[in-house]
Amino acid sequence: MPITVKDIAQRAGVSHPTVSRALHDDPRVAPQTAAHIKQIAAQLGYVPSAAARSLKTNRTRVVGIIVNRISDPFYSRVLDGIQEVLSAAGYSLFLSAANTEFTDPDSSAIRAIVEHRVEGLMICSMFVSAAHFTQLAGSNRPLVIAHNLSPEDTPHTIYHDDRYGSGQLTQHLLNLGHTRIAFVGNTHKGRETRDRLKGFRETIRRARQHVPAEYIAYDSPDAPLAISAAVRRLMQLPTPPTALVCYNDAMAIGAMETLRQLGKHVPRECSVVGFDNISFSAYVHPLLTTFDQPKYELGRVAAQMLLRQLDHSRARASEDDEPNGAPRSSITLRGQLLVRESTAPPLKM
Amino acid sequence: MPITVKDIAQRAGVSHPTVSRALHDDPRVAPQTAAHIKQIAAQLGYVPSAAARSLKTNRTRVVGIIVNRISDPFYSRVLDGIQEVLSAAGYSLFLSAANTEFTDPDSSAIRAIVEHRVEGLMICSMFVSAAHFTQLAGSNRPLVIAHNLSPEDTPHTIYHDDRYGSGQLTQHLLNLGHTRIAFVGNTHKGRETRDRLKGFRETIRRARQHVPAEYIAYDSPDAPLAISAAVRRLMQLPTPPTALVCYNDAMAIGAMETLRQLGKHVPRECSVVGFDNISFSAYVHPLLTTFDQPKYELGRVAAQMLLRQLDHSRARASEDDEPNGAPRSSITLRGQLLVRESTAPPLKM
DNA sequence: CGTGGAAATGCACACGTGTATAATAGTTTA
DNA sequence: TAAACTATTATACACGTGTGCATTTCCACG
Repeated sequence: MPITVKDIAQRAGVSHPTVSRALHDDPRVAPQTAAHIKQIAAQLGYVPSAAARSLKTNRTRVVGIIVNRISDPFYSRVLDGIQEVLSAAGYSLFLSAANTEFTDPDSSAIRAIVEHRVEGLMICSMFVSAAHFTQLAGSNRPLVIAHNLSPEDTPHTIYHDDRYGSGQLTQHLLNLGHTRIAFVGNTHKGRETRDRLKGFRETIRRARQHVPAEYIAYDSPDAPLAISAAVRRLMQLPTPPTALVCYNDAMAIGAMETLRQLGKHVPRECSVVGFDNISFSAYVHPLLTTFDQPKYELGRVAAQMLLRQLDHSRARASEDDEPNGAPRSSITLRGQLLVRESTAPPLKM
Repeated sequence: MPITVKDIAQRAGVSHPTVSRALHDDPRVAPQTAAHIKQIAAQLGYVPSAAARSLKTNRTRVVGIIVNRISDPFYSRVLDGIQEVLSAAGYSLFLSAANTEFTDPDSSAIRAIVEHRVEGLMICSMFVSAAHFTQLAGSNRPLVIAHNLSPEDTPHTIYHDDRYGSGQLTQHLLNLGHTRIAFVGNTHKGRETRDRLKGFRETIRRARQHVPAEYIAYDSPDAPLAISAAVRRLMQLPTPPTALVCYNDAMAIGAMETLRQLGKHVPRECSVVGFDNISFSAYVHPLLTTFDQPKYELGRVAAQMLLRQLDHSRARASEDDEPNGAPRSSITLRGQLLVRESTAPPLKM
């Protein structure tokens, strides 16, 4: 059993409230008494019980994190940023990964989070359903969603500007002289897929070019390494594209592998661009041209947004009038184009 | 303020202990009363307070995880395995990443973990110093260390068999006909570096070959992408090696990049092998021959080891005689050789 | 010398839950 | 019919911490 304030009180010959006050540097305890108590506490290796404290003070200083899969190459980097900001602000992280459990309507992972009375919630997952939102919303805690592609309009969300990024990538290909550019989207429809396609379409249109319907293909993002059926189909068209705009890096890498199997050289015979700049996009061969998402920065901004909400909700609790809740914020971050080796001018025919 | 048992009791016209018992399916409450109480609880959206419960029961069902960096390509996969097993067993994860904080002798990250009275601890970091061990050992909780390269002999540790793996890789190169094989270690000395070097040396010796001293080089693993000075030096030797055994995949990737800059073709002019099989070793060009560490499995086994300790320590607490603590276990996992594209027979001279 | 006040500390209670014990009602048995 | 039991629920207290309030001690001032 760990040491408690009572143990210290007994050893110091005082009452436990005095110990509690001394350890909180309350000016009402005599300096020498405080020193004595602190010395005994250190000597006994006293560490206060977070449970007892939070029960009394109604503060846990814990933030719940819901993540899909810890090793996800995108989110794990976002988590780095979140962790950095939150622990600097004195918050601890209560992590619930929920690979399969999320199919469960009453997820035990989420239940555990609510039981622990986290002060805020951070959702880093693309697949949080409406049912989970209601389960979480009941607790009415500050909530920030990082990079979620839910179609619902949720109050506090960090996006990155997919439309802009997709536009930049497409423009890059146009600048190289490509006129037959195809889009390989993912089959999970959502805000992201939609916006990336939109950015692609807009940019092509602005260049007074046309996108044939068969140049818009979809593929499952779950098996990025497998042969991409969509790319196969695209390359078998009478006039195959000379460049591919892929939904993300994982799919772009799958596309490059498929092209290699088809005997097509990248970028000479076909340019490929990805999206996200996941860490190993800098290791593939050829190095992938992509759009860098500021993942770490995204995590940091999301965490800061949560901190602001936490401050706000505490201020509101003390003032006890309710000035319309925290402002509905929604931040969109912009990354930048990274031109590497997987893009080149099209072959002259 | 969340709903409490008292709120439910009031609504149901009973006392709070009855509510508590009803929700725990205590047979002593009348079935209809229990049903009524449960209905009200569900209706009010009652979620018990983990703090209050653990204060009373002295159980938190939380495991503390100390990790270096969440996005680490090796550990994040280990974490997947840990998470899987622990949450299936009903434990939640309290995460403390500690990138920079670990230099702090009294790390606030560790302090938070101890305050929260986690039932067990899982250390997934290579850089946990002796000072931290004492800070943690004071709490005297079950502790499992996954893949730590501390030189100290710690009780519950999961290793992978580095000596074996390194031997397999070296033997593979010998089988291809290489006779000039160099080792590129990392400058952070520790069990891992030592064992991998040992496996390398043993295998060469068993083949009745000799390793010249200048074929053992060291490099910092912190900048794996930068030009590897060690590889540069090795290739400038009068008789440069025809194969490199690198400490891990990250360094192997750096080595390949360096060789490319030197105009040496991999694997024709120089074979390269890594260690770990981090996920993007399957994306680099050429695909890296490496030794697969069962990372996910390692996480699972580590978590299972912790669960066994937890059971054991609870049993001991109830029996109140102390049969010498949990058995000092230490498991070593064996991975397997993955032959891919970065190795080939040496050029005939 | 008595009184007012500041300084220092102890006492009592609260947070939300769980459990041992007491109390009540209802039922059976001698 | 009274006693002994069972079934059901209420009362009391504990976990470890923090805080309002009462209490004690001591010094200064009139």
